[in-house]
Amino acid sequence: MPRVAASTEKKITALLKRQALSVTESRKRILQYFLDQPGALSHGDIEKKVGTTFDRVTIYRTLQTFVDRGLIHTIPSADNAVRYALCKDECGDGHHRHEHIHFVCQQCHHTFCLDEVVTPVLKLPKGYSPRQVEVLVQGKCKDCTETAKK
Amino acid sequence: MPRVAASTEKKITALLKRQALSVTESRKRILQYFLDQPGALSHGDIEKKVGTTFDRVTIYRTLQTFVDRGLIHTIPSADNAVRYALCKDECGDGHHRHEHIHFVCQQCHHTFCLDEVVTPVLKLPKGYSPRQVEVLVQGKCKDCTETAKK
DNA sequence: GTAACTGCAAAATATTTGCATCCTT
DNA sequence: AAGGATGCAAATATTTTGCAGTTAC
Repeated sequence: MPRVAASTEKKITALLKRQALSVTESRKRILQYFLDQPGALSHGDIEKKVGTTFDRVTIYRTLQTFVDRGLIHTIPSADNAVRYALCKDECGDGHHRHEHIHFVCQQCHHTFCLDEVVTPVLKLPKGYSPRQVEVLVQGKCKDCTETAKK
Repeated sequence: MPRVAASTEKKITALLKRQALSVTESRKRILQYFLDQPGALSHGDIEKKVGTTFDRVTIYRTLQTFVDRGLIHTIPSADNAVRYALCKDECGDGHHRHEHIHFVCQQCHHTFCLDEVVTPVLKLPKGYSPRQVEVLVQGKCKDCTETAKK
């Protein structure tokens, strides 16, 4: 059984074509990596995974392209690394809409998008016009909590 | 009239002494800068302001020291720059408690701590244990909204 | 065939470290 | 006087840019 199902392959190709991007090996692999795991990825994560196959510069450019076309988005982080996560379908070409929150595990350092948790509505002081609200929760994730119990 | 009131000078000295830090020119100037403005500052901001007087390395080390001692804290950002803001009194030596949210203006690119806005309580999916919640709002700040009206 | 994408080299930035000297306590 | 802080030089790390060769369409 192939590790990557044919349907996933098609999904990836479709995603790229939708954004009028040529379907290349590096783009497929990097997009695959995002789909294969639930969290967010930093440039470093990706480089570790595919760095022997593709050039570091290609990874930078691929990530930037994906952000520009609305396939992925950056996630604010408390430490100093920019992380990226897959966008939902509503996002496209430049503008993003993400109503979910992000969770960073302080133990395993993975970042998760919690789609179930809706961004709260905040009452801001007079004069401040909110356009986008990002919520970043730090703590212990599901896996690490369960592991600790055993 | 001196630009820096004697009382501020004393306040700065007190802050440093409280953390058992020697009172040096660079520390005073950098702390002064934080007190002089409402927002958050990046290393670059500070270097622009005092870079001719103090070495870039000194600024790095000073900021790190301030973070370690709980005088300032880092603010998560969507772009790629680490930014720092003054801590409240409850913070000390290593651990931080910040119940306020951060606001980044998409027009003037300043970051503000909105102390009046309390971090909302979130209901997370089963298994996730939150320890700290950071809220980052992007939009248009007070000043930029008012300027636009004129 | 052409435009877009990639790899390599190198430039530009950003951050960290070592060490001798100077300053604060 | 002693320990800590600073400045300078240099080592690392990170990100960007230019260009020639390659690939997708």
